[in-house]
Amino acid sequence: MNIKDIARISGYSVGTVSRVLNSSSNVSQKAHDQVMGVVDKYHFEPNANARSLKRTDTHSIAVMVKGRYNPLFANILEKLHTYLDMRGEDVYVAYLDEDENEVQFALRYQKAHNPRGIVFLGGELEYFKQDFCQIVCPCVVITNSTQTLPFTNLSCVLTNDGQASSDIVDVLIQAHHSKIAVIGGNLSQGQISLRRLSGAIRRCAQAKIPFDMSLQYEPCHFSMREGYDALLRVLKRVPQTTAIFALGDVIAIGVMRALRDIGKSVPQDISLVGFDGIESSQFCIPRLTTVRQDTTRLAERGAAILLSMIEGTSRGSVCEIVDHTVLKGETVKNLSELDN
Amino acid sequence: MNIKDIARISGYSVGTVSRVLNSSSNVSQKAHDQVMGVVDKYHFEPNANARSLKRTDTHSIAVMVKGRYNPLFANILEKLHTYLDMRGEDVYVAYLDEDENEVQFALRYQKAHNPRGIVFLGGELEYFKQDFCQIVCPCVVITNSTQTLPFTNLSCVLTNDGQASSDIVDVLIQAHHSKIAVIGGNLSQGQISLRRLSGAIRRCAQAKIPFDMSLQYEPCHFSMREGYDALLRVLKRVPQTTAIFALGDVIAIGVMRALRDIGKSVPQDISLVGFDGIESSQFCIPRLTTVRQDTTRLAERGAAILLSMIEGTSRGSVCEIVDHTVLKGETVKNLSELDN
DNA sequence: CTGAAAGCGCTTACAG
DNA sequence: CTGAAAGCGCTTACAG
Repeated sequence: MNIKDIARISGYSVGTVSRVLNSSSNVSQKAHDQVMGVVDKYHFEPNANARSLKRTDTHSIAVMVKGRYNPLFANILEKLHTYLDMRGEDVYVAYLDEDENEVQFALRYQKAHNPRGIVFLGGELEYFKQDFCQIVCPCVVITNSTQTLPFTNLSCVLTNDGQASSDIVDVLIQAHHSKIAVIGGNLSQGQISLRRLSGAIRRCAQAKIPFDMSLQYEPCHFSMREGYDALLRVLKRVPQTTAIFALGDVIAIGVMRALRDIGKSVPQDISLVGFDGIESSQFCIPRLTTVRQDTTRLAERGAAILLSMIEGTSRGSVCEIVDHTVLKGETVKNLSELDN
Repeated sequence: MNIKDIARISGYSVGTVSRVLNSSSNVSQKAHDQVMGVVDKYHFEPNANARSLKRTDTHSIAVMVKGRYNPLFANILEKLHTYLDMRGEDVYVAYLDEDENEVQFALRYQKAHNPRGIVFLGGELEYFKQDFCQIVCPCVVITNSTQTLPFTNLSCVLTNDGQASSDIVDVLIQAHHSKIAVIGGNLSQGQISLRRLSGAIRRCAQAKIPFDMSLQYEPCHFSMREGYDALLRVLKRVPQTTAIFALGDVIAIGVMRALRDIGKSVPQDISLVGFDGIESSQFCIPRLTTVRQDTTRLAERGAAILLSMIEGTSRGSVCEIVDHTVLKGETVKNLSELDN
C-alpha cells in the first residue's frame, strides 16, 4: 500500500494525494475528503524514508544521551521527548557511553540522516572543539556550557553548577563542618565535575576552610557502585572527615551504603550532601540533602531554543541558566550544639 | 557529498561505488581501494533514507519500551542495544507510557519505516489480541508471555513470574510470616502483576495461609511515589500486617520510605520483599530482599531469538524462560526466636 | 485546484 | 568486473 494505490483508489493523482497528506492549501475540500476517506480506510502511513529523502525540511531531531544509566538524563529525556512529540517532531535517541565521543557520533548521524537539529544530553567540550565545526544543523547542549566555543549553531541550557555546589556546601558549612571530602567525576575531561568541585572549593575558601585536592578529592564515575568504592578510598586517606559532598546523587547513594557497611551512620557519624535531586534521593533512608536541577525547565528550554534556532527566529547561539533548589533532607548533622 | 560525487572523484560509476560500499563480491581490489580512498578522505556516509528506501532488507530494529521510568527496562534496553549494535543492526527506540497501546504504535511505525523486527519491552496482551495480526515482521516480547497467542511471528522471553513470586514469598513464610500484604500492579490489564500475585497467593495457600484479595492486595503503578501512597492505604485497612511483598523494587523503595515516615522500621516492625533486583535495591538501607531477573540473559536471548526469526533459521515462535535468583537482603525478620 | 514529470540518493538486475 | 538504466515512494515546481 503506497501513495500510488491511494491515488488509484481515490481517483486522484499522486500529486494531489501528496498535497492532501501534507495539508497543502491548494486542495479542494472534495479532494481532501475523498483522499482522506481512502487513507483512513486503509490506515495508510506514508513511507518515512521516501518522504525525508525528498523533503528539504526533515522533521527529525536526534538526541545524544551521554551515559546510559543516568537517571537525571532519563528524566530530562522523557520530558524533552514529550515536548518534541507535541511539536510534531520525530525523535531519534542514541545512547552513548560516558566516555564515548558524542560529536563524532553526531557527525556520522548527520551525514546519514540529515536531522533538523541535535540535542546533546551532556557533552565533552574537548570533543566539540575538535569536530563540531563539521556539524551544520542547529544544536543545543543540555547540562553543560558551550559559551566559550565560537559556534553560532550551538546553544546551551544548564544549571549554574558552581553556584549550586557552593550553595550545597554552604549547608555543610552552616552546620559547622570543616573537614569535607568531595567525591565523583573526572577532572581531566568533563567540565561539569570541575565546575562543581570549583564551586565547593570556592565556598570553602570564603569560609577559610582548607581543602587539599590530593587528599580530600576522590574521582569516580557517576554510579552507585563507583561511589561506594570511592568512599572507601577517601576515608582511608582522611579518616577524620566529618562531611562528604558527592557530585551526583547516584554517587551519594553508593556512599551512603558504603558508610553503613563500615559501621558509620549518616548523619550521626558523617554528614552527606549530593547533587541533582533525582527521585531516589528523596526516597532513600535517610532522605538525601541535595541540590535539585530543574529537569522540566532544562528540557523545555532546551527544546524551545533548538526549535527557534531551526525556525530561524533566534539570532545565533544562546546560553541559558536554569534555577536550582536546595532540598533539605536528613543527611546533615549540625556539629554545634549551640545552634540546636 | 553523495555517491555521485564519490563516483566522479574516484573515476568509477555510481554502481561500482555502491558495490564497494556494500562489500559486494563483484569488485576488483583496485576499484575497492580507489573508492574507499575517496570515501575515507571525505568521510562519506551514504544517505540512510535513500538506502533503506531501495533495500528490501532494512537493517533497522525497533524497540518499544513500555513505561518511561522503568529501571529494569532501562537495564535490559542497554544490553539489548549493545548486542544489536554488535550485530550491525540500527536500533530505533520508542518510549511509551505504561498505559499506551504499544501494538498500535508499532503498527504505525511498521508502515512508515518497515523495520526488520520489533522488540517489545513489556506488553499488554489485550492489545496484541486486537491488532497484532496486522504486524508482518518478526517480533519478540521481553518480560511477558505471549504463549497463548496464535501468531507465528511473535516470540517471547521472560522470567517465570509466578514461580519467582512464590520463591520470594517463601522467604517470608520460612520466616514465619502469615499476615502478608501485596502491593503493586493493576490486575484489570497487564498479566505480569496478575501472574506475580497469583504466585504469591498459591504459595500462601500451600502453607495454609489465608489471603483476602480485597483487604490484603493494593494496586499501584510501578513507581516509588505510588508505592509510598499504596503502603499507607493498605496499612490503614490491615494494620496487623507483618510483611509486605511489593511487586516491583521501585515500589518496595517507596514502601520502605513510607514505613519510615510513619515510624515503623524495616525489618523490626515490618518485613519487606521486592521483585526485579534492580541496582538501587542493593544499595538502599536496609538492603532489599528481592528476586533478581537476569537482565543480561533476557536481553541476549531476546536479541538472538529475534535475529534468528529474521534470518529464518528458527521455526516459528518460541517462548523462553530465563532463570531468576533470590537475593537475600536485610529486610526480612524471622518471627520465630527458635530459628535464631 | 489538478495532473504529468522530474528528481531526492541510493541499489540491483541486466548487458557486456 | 563494470557501466547504464530502472525504480524504491515520495514531494514539488511547472503547466494548465
